[in-house]
Amino acid sequence: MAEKVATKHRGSGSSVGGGRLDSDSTLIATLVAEGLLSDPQSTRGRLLNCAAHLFEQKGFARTTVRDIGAEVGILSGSIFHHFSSKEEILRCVMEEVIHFARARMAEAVATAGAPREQLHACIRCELEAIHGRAVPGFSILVLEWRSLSAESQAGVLRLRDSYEQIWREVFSALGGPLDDPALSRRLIQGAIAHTHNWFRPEGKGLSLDGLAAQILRVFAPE
Amino acid sequence: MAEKVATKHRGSGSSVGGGRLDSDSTLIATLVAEGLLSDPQSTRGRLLNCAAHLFEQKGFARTTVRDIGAEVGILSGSIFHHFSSKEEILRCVMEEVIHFARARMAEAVATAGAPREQLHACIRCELEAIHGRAVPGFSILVLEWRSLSAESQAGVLRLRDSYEQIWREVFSALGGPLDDPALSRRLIQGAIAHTHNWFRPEGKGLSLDGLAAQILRVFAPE
Amino acid sequence: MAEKVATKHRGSGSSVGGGRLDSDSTLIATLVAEGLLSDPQSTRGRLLNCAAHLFEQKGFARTTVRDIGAEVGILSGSIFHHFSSKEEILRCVMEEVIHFARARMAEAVATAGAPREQLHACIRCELEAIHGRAVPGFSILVLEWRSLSAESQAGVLRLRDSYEQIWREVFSALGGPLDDPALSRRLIQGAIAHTHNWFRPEGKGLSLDGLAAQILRVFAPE
Amino acid sequence: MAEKVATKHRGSGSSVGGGRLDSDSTLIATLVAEGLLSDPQSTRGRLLNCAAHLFEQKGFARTTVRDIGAEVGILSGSIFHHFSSKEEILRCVMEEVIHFARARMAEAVATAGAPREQLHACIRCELEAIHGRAVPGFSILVLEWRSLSAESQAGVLRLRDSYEQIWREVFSALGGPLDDPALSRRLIQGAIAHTHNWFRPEGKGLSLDGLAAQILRVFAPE
DNA sequence: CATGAATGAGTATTCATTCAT
DNA sequence: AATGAATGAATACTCATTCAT
Repeated sequence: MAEKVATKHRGSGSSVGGGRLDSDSTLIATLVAEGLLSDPQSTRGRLLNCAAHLFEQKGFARTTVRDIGAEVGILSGSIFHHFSSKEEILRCVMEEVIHFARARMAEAVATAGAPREQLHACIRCELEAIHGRAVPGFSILVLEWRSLSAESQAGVLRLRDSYEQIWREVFSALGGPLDDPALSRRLIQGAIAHTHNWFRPEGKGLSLDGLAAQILRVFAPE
Repeated sequence: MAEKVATKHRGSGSSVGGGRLDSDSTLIATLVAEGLLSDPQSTRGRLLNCAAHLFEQKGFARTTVRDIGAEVGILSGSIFHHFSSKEEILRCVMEEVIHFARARMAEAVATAGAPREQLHACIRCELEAIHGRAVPGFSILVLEWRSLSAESQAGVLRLRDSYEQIWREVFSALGGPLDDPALSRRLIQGAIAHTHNWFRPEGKGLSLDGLAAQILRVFAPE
Repeated sequence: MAEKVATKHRGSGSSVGGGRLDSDSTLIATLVAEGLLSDPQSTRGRLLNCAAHLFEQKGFARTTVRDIGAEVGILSGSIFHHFSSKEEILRCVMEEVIHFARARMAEAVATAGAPREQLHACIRCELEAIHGRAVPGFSILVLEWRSLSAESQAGVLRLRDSYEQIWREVFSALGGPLDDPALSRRLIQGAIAHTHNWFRPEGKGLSLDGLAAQILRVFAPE
Repeated sequence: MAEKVATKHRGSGSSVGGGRLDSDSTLIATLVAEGLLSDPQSTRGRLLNCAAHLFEQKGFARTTVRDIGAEVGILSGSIFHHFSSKEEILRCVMEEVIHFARARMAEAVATAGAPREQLHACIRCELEAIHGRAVPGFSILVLEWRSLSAESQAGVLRLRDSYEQIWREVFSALGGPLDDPALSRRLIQGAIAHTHNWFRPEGKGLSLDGLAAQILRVFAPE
């Protein structure tokens, strides 16, 4: 059965996501200009965009290159004009996700005041990222880590550390219930990442901001 | 290259794990008697045992039924005399893991004193489970949740709730920094689950007990 | 389009060939018993048989595993029950071809008298092999050498040397127009191999025996 | 991973070869003028040049048009402005190789004296051709014959016969151990072609001229 | 004449599952 | 209950060829 093309998405979004906040548009433009993000209009950008979406929804192993091609509107063979393997797609998605999330959080921390406000900003940023608001594909970093080859893991890890560094500095300045900033970060990272499994921001109950406030209470009691 | 059998494990352990604490032996015997755990000596038990091990190491998608058969010492075709599909193996592993983890934690809570001590016991129990000490395969519950079909998820979820109920009751009795016991549980669950990714109990640094104490300080400040 | 099976050959021949001389039957049986040849009735034997035929006709690169499966009457996927890769098939074909050709030539040399008669026997043996009379697949050794991976080449080369050794010994005993038996062998090897491209034994002109006599005149003038 | 251009060869050689003897330069110029060879400076000439090189090294099937383009310094798509298919490249390579080899051998025979000297010249010519000294790509004529379509084979065969004709005439004049000049040619052709598989002219042992002398001794005993 | 992105038919290989013995 | 050979559908990836720019 021959492969058929039926364009679904002719995306006009970022390469790392769909419906995003207006305030992020300029940030994306800057990162594209710096070469850290692919132009979301380009085939490559749309490919990463759609792949991120599918990996998040169905997981890397259960997403086929045909799925990705179909979502973008090209045949699966054409994908290999842009990436040499399926795994390279995953690696690039992760890299762009980190670049964007890092830039976004750095900005938020810079405009915050006291350390506790900075922590609040970080929590809000990461929650927004995890829940697809601002940095679609962010959860892939956690969920699909093991789908990456050892070499790719090493490269992405280095990049990811520049993101983690921001968190650790905030915890260092703040103090908090624990002495070790790195340990604090790891615990809060797990707590926030896990919200992906149970928290639904659309719901009538707790809002994303409300959740951020609660997490802040645990990791930075007044 | 025909499939060959070369017995590796002729397990004498629980169906959910290998080297375990002596104090758990009687618990396992009880659960086997109640029909909640498979006899670890039986083929079925050994199958679940090995599958749990492999799913934890390589992930569900990357583990083949041939791998499982080879580990147990039977051919892949024979597995389907015991389970109707690979997914059923995963479901059964998860069910037995929950039964065992629940019984183990219930026991620990029962022998603990004040609520804060009960929380401490829960934290220690789950950390031991996650790090393969006591309940091998426990991390599969988190890591491979999405590999389960929707129907299986529903069934396992019901079971898992009996486990979660214990946690929620402890948090209810304790109070803690947050008003909502369910929210507290979810945050601590994420924090503990994530230790799987970074904490190495063999290391010279923080011990598993030390880690439990630190987590207790965050979620139950004195 | 799903792959369909349509049995063509349910072979009753050797794993290395179809219509063969009666005098070879017992030789084949011996080699099968020694484990040097696959049972031509078994799936593995028929697989090698058909593969040899196709590789000879269309070349290794242009023969697909589907072609081979179709010829044997199984689906392409089933082939990998018997061989781990297409290249392994080629390697095994070559190995069995060498075992058979060597045994055949050793027998012929043993029953020949003077060195010149021995050379005559060798020439006739190799011509029969090349022209598909006795050792189907023999030409693959020359034609598809480069399709073998470096490691496989090394292994097959060692085997092939036991075949070449017979030739060299015959030339050593004979003398001939050149001093170097190895050089003589190489020149005659090329001359004989090349007959594959132009000589048609069915033709009315020169017979295979006639050709052998002529080659003998060149490399062993009276 | 889009296709990138990185000029490797901006050839200044013949379309059929790189480092060649000075005495061949004028011959090439003549053939280019006659339209029998492509201008080695032109894109077409460089294409044939590089293709010959790659086909010889890796084989026709394992050489991709991208490989060829990359070697020349253009993208694979551009190749089809010069040739209508990959196979046409092979056919043209073969044709130019024959034209050149024929002219070269004709010259050598013309300057030789007695028939035995003429045969010596032929042998040396063909050995030089086979071993990439003088007519790069010559071995393709033998090795990749089956990669040519039936129609192309017919055309090239006609051309090749004008080359073979020279050999046959020499054998006719000489006599030799066999009565049939065509048979003599076929045997010597195989012997020479096969040297491609084992003879290394760089080696310390037998030189190319030494090898020619030995072959002469076999096919034209004094 | 060259580019570069895309096509589409094909490739070897994988693997859960079936079933006669 | 186990074997072992087979299925069949799916998988990632390849590559000659086309064509609008």
